[in-house]
Amino acid sequence: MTARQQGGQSAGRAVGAPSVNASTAPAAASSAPTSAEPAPAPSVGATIYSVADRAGVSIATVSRVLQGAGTVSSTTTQKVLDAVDQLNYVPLGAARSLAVRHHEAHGLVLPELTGPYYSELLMGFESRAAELGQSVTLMLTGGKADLARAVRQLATRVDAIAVLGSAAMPPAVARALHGQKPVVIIAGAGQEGIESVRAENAHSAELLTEHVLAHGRARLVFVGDPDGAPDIHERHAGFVAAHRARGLVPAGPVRVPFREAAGDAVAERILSGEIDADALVCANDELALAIMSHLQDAGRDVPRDIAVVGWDDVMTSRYVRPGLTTVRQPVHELGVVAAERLHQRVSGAPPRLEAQILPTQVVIRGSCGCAPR
Amino acid sequence: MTARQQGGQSAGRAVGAPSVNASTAPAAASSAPTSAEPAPAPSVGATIYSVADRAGVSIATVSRVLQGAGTVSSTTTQKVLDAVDQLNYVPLGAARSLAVRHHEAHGLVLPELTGPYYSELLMGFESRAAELGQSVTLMLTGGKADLARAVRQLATRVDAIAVLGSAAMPPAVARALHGQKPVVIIAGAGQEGIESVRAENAHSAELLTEHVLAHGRARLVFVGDPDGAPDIHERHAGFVAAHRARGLVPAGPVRVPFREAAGDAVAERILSGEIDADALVCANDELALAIMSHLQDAGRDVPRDIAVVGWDDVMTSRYVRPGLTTVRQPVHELGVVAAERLHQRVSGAPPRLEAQILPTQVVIRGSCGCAPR
DNA sequence: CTGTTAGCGCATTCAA
DNA sequence: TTGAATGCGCTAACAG
Repeated sequence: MTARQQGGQSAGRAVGAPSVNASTAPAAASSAPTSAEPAPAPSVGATIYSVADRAGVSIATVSRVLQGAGTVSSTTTQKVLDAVDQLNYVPLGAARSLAVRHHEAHGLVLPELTGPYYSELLMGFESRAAELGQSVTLMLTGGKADLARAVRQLATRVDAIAVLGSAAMPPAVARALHGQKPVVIIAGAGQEGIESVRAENAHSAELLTEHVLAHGRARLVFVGDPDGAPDIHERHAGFVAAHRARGLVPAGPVRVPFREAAGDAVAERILSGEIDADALVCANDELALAIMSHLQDAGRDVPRDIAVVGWDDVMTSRYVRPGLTTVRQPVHELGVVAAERLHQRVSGAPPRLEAQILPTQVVIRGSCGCAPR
Repeated sequence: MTARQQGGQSAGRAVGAPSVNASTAPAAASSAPTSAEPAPAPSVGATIYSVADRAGVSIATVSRVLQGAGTVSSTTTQKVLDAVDQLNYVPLGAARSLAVRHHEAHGLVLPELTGPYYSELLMGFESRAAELGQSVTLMLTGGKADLARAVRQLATRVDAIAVLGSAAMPPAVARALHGQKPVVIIAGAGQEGIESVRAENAHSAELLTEHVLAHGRARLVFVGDPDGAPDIHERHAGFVAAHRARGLVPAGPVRVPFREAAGDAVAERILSGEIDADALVCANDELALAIMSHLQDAGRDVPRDIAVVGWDDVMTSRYVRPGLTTVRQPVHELGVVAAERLHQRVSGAPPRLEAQILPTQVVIRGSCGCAPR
């Protein structure tokens, strides 16, 4: 008796006769759908053997009709389909993966999911992955004690991994993964040969800054930590470039996290006079909105007293008064491209030498000093 | 030569000598780390055999140290760990899954990811799943042509599935899944014996509505389609109950989607006089915010001319003027509970008979007519 | 404390 | 057009 025959028996058991065990009924596997099988019982744990048994064919045939591979006569096909239906058979992905040597799944590592940025990205990623027949396994780094472990664990179950640049993933981990599985970094600095895709930052930031300067503002301040994320670093670089282009020397950045809470603190420092500015170029909208709101509550007029611009074009930016001038990123597209690249890499394509950079767009509203609408 | 021995050979190959093939060097597997192996090459495709080979132990031992099971001498452990490191070994999850007969993964089905609701939910789900050692495979129904297929595909790779009630998943699919894998429905009507977890709606909606009525408003209108989602249905029921409690008969609901765009349309119908109301009880914040913004643009004063309240307490609701009165849901917790239940079910716990209902909280701001702050 | 061995459920040659 | 046999990489008894 081979292992496979035993498998067949196990199938026979599932069909209807729980009492026959391997040693007493070696023949039960081959044919013998006993008369006790009328129940279309959703027999949990049905395997390809159960189905083959039920349909009176070999597992190879079952596999063929299920994969749509090879050619199977229509009568046989129907028998198999019926059996599948009756047993409510759900193939075991792990077994398939092991056999085909592919997980058919992409991993995505994000820091968290607050705000529209990550959601948008995830939606783009998921939609493209699904089109390519890949499922997506998500991992959030936020709050994970042992990140490295979590990532290794993820690597265990996917064919390739996309990591958001600011996901605070130890470069060491990224490198370890790299070489094992294809890795692409989203919106981050491409580390030694690791492929990356991102949105354009520096140039747009320069345009945005120049726009604010053109409004006659002279004391611009960049709010957000340039070293907090590669994206922000580039935006700050654009901010500096715009000043230089006019022969100006920009003030140093106000290094704060990109969160709402930090915005309140910054607003206080402005109100107290500690920070002197007639325009704020913020690292993202969340920060900009918090600051603007806080300043308005304190009686300041935006943009008359102080202009405020952000980055991301989140939904709220359209609703506040004045509307927030900001920069729209092709976030969804970023996710799509990442999924696409992972798939190509898994399919054997070599990593891209240079980063793929998607264009962004400055969105002018009222907070920069332009007339509303 | 058994299959396993061949496995060993393949391992030997991976170690360093790509030229030796199975037929010419059957001995290469056992010992012979040739002198050509100094490179700590991230040999892709290292298996447990490669590692065992390299460490000079059996695969069982490798498995033991990696799983932390059984007892292994510290010297042996170190040898294995070194080998793992040198070969940059990443276990194949599928193989483990097949052996342990568990995917160690939970599936989550959501309609999409716009707005903070789904993100919050997903974060809660992911964090709890991770704590329980389960990875999460996400599926978005939005834009999927063949939903049933996608869900079956998902079922193939996870141990259990959580589905958002409004995820427009054909009840038939949910039922098919059920019986095969544990299923829990989030924020939806529990179908025939399928477990569900959700937030309280009807009572909070009644309280909220009563609050608005207490402001002296008499012509309240419910905005949103009660049949669009189970949640909304309950909220509308609360809306009606509050009226009945005062002996009033509420106007019929304005049946529109819960999206921004619909809000603009509704606002127009109010401005044109088609809808007559002095207070709007909206199905969610997104809708409420869009309407409020549009009305304000048209010169209406909120709440003096018309009060507006929402549901969800999204970030924007804090920022608009006046602040939006709304209801906060324990969305994160909803995700946590769902992940928790899935795990328990996979571990053998029976489905819960009645739905788990988490409490919500009315958040009063200015849009209902209360004084700001 | 360590090695041997037998499957886990599926895809896939290779024959028939 | 079909079936028999083999192995994917790993875990888990079972021996030693």
